[in-house]
Amino acid sequence: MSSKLIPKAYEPADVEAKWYSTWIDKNYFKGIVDKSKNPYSIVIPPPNVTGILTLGHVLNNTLQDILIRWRKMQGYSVCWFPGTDHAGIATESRVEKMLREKEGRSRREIGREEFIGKVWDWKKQYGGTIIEQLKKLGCSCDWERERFTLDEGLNEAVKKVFVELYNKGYIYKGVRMINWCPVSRTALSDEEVIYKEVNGAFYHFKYPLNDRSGYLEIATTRPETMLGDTAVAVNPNDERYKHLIGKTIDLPLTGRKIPIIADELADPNFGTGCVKITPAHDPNDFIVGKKHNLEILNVMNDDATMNDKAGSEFAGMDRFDCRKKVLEKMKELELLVKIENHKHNVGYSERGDVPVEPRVSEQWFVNMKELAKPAIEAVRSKDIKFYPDRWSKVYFNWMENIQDWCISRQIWWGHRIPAWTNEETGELHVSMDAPAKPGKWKQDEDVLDTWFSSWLWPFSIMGWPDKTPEQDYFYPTNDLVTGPDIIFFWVARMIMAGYEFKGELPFRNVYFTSIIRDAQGRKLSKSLGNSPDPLDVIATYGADALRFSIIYIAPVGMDIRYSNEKCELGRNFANKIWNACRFRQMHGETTSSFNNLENIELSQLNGDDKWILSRLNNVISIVNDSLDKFTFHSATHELYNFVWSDFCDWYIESSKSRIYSSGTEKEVALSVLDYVLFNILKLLHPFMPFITEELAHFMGFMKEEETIMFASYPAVNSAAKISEAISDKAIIALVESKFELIKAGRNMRAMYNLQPAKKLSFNLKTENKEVSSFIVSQEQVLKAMLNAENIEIDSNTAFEGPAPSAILSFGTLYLVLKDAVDIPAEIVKLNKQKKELEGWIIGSKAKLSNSKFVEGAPKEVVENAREHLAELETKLVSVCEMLKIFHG
RNA sequence: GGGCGUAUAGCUCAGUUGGUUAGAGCGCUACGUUGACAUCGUAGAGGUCACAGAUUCGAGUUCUGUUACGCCCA
Repeated sequence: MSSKLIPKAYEPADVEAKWYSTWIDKNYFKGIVDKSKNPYSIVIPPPNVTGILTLGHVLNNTLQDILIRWRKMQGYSVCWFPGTDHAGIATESRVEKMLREKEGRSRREIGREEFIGKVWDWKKQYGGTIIEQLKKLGCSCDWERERFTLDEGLNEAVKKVFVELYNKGYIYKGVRMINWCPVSRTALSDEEVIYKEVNGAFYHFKYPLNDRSGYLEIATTRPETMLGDTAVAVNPNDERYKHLIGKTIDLPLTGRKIPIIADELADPNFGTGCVKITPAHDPNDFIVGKKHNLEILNVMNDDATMNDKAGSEFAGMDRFDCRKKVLEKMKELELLVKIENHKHNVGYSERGDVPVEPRVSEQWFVNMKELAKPAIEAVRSKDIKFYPDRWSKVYFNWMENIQDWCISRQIWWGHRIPAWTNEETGELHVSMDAPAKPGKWKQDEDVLDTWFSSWLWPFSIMGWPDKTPEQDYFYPTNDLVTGPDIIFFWVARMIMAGYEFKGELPFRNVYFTSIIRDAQGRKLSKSLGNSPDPLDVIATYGADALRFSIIYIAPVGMDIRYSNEKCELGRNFANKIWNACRFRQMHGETTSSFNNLENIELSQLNGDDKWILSRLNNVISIVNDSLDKFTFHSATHELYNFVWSDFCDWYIESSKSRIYSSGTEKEVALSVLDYVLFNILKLLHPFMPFITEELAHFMGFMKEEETIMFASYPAVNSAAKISEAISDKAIIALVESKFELIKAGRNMRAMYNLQPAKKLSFNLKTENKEVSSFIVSQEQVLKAMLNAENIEIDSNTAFEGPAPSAILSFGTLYLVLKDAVDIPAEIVKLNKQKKELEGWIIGSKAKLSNSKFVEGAPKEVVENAREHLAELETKLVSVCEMLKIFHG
């Protein structure tokens, strides 16, 4: 143990930096294939390489770190596999933006090869940011295994998977209607479209019939698409329009004639019952168009400006400018009937934050139906468990209606599709390698969706498709911790990939974290400026404080309302532990008992010792159990209460009289203190890694060359001596009686507004002999904790004359205050108590005289009720006696 | 439109298979710097558990309905 005095308050900054570099230097985070131990592994949800640390990452990665550190201390050989995601569209647009700003050039101007070189340069410079930030948080990832989803090895995995799925017929190339982002100018998957409710409008137009017999009225939310209309549909059973089917419309502004067709899509009860059909710009219309062999007339360019087919008047206009112009023109022609306000959902592009444009285009797709089958079964049979379980419903809902996955992207930053076309023959070559056959082969220009590499993460990160010892040992991984927002993007697809390519599940448990919001419940966003920078928080409160606080306030499966001030809870808690150790250090060298109380005889332990050991055992049990069930917040609450209340408020305070004395008594108290403190540090280590390591060394629980990371995690009933000590229920109950008495005494002091410094005298009346002799033995403690000069115990005679009193479960405590007693106030208080007691007694008796209760309820419950009634009656007797005294 | 979730103290939330008088943190009130800690201590006030029914000896907890709010999917 260090001889220098521990500082008065905990200062996290230096401590954190010191220990993290020590852990790295000593390679403590290394995941080792050790067949003599059970493996435990987690793969990190790879953060975007463009990203910086958010509170969401803090929560997510703290939870993983807790699991990793806990399992390591439990004796597993653990490995936390880290890495980042190449985030195709996001990274590409960021680098392109930079290029535009710095050099005034677009990626197309500099060409594919040079552009990709620039993205790699950018990645080298900035890509490590989030990794460094995770280190500040204390994450114990095996950094030597850090991978990137564009690493060569992962590229092999991606290609192999693509080729396999192609050969199986699951991957195909086809012309489909897809979601198009006009900003990034690429296709998106259905999952990348974010629906937002917008206040739009329903525009009612008149479409003239070709035979001049009148008009059809149609309604649309997107007037500009009328330039691509190729039909108008009515319901075949709609009597109003039946006679018009087969006639034609003169489509305004275009000079085109389009047919009136019959299709069920037209709902006679919605709008006017007539629907314009634009097969190139609406998914439903596309289906109708195919069915009726309509022309697919694409009137837009890939950046969502209008093209020549929209007509010379509109060509080159942005789609929304075009909308205004179409409205103007229709109004001029007196074909605009009305504009209704209309709330509806519009799909936005995640990255571009503009409405996606449905677009017919040739893309690569994966048919997911077969892949989904084992993945559904795995969750249904609980081979894979979701926490909270309700997410499995969301999962089933999506998986059972799974759609083909559009995997090609018209960008450059990503895994290029391993497909080549012979430009002369049109032959398609899909393979790991370029075709060896001579000919004019051209590789597909597109790259794959980033998630097409992420879904392989749990095994690609371990070296697949090569065989590696890591895979044999650490795959499948144990737990996955991630946000519910990527359940479809990532979790579901990883499960499918695991079964398809490894023939086995990728992980056994999935814990879905809460979503973090600000104190007002708003989502954290850059534009609102309400996302705190975790590094600022760490600088202010410390990493341990942030970690502990965020877990403490995170409710299970609900949103978290976060504000920086909430980190005070963790900081104060860290300081409390710090000062508990500081107190201990002030009273002498650490004893040899901190590991197992080996030098203490069972008979030397007093009631307080047995009580705290029993509380400790209880908290050990709950914490392990909570971590097993992923109820992290429950573990933190239990630890907080145990340390603050049980240990500091009661055990330490109660032990002070022994600690201030000398000899064996002091030695025993300090031994138990050391033992409990070390257990506290070990229990807390996964949650607060830095301060626990620091204090374990400071206190001498750890030698200089050791680490608390490798200490064994406390387990229930670890030693016979302890279990024997805590089985002494009688003495533990007496200790609790002592605490009850102290609380009652303090309460009376406060009620009578007596200065804390004023010495008081108390008188306890009890007929319980065990309690009275125990209380006698505790005189020193009671005097200290009540600041009393005298405590009399009198089992026979009531206290003479009126006095303030408190009714206890085992007797009555009087405050000896000559002449100072407020008689009317005491009478009011006692009458109130009497009334309450009588009420409870009536209820209690009614319950016990109900034969259905006595016969139906469990024995224990009935027995408790009886004991409870007896206690109430004892108390009532005491209250009545007191009243008698007061009334003289 | 379909699905999921939430409603408990002023605020944020616990409350395990139904079983004593429903808990914590923050905030609030009063008192207090006694030699671990003011990032602290002691004590206190504060709740018809959203509403209406049902089941039960017994409901914050189970069921049905209603209202409000949130999220996901179409």
